[in-house]
Amino acid sequence: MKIGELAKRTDCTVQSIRHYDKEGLISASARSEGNFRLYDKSTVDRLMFIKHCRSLDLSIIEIRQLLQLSDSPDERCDEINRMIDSHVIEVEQRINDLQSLRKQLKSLRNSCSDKRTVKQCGILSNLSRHGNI
Amino acid sequence: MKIGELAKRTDCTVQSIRHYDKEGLISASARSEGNFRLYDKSTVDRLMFIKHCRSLDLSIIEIRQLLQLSDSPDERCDEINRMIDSHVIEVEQRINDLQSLRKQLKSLRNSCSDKRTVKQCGILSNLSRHGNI
DNA sequence: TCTAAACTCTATACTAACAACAGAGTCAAG
DNA sequence: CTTGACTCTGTTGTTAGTATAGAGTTTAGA
Ligand SMILES: [Zn+2]
Ligand SMILES: [Zn+2]
Ligand SMILES: [Zn+2]
Ligand SMILES: [Zn+2]
Repeated sequence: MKIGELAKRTDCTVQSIRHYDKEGLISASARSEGNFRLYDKSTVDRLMFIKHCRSLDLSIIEIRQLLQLSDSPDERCDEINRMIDSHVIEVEQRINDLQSLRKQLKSLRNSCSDKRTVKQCGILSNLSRHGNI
Repeated sequence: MKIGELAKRTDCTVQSIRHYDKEGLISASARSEGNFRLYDKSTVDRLMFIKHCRSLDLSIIEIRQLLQLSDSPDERCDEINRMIDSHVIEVEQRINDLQSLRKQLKSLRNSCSDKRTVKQCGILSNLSRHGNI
């Protein structure tokens, strides 16, 4: 299977597959005479796994770790569980930051109304609270 | 005032001031004989304005627009109000995305418990729902 | 006046995960 | 044997800086 068919089967772009290849998440089982990457069927699953991880915003580094960990099936899976835990914490931190941001922006927006001039704009005057721009 | 003092007064790094300079958000009123940037007091206010905008996660492009708009004090401020409105929508979209992400991650995490092996890991098996990695 | 420290300059590389090319080579069908 | 579809590597751009390198400038003390 060449890269284009792999892309079709997994609904990834050819570029991102090459990117994952370069990053070591997947690898071609061989190259054709003309140097085309050749993949076997198992790469479809591996790529779907990667896609699933990316949809959860796991970084390529984290995915690489997961793939490495899955190579030791008899080890404890603590590390995997801990990775997801800390990923959840990252996401929650981002949510908190954004919610506080949203609050500030809403209050900023409420400081202006329609039909004012730039000079009277409540938003601009709040943003430049001390001194003129 | 040289760049170092401006940095101290505004609590910005020298590098980011140079960056804003290059991006056209501020500009040195002159250069010294030895080619050092020289700023006047008004730049402190302008830089505080920029800092305030950045703390609200407004992009450099958006800040540039705001600064341009503030040069026409007698125009209507609709565009400013609209910019903040759409920025709020961006932020809300990001919050929604992250909350859905958080949900998925939590449920993924619940599919595994302590003291399992990698082979039994609920997280890994969910991530590779179809076929083995 | 000389020197050393502190400051500043430009230019480059790096961050994340790709996307979008350019320019060249490969392969399949007609 | 040519045309079009496909693929290759390598480079650049995205954001808002941070972190260097290597060179030049300024300032204070000896
Ligand atoms: Zn993470
Ligand atoms: Zn307004
Ligand atoms: Zn915005
Ligand atoms: Zn587990």
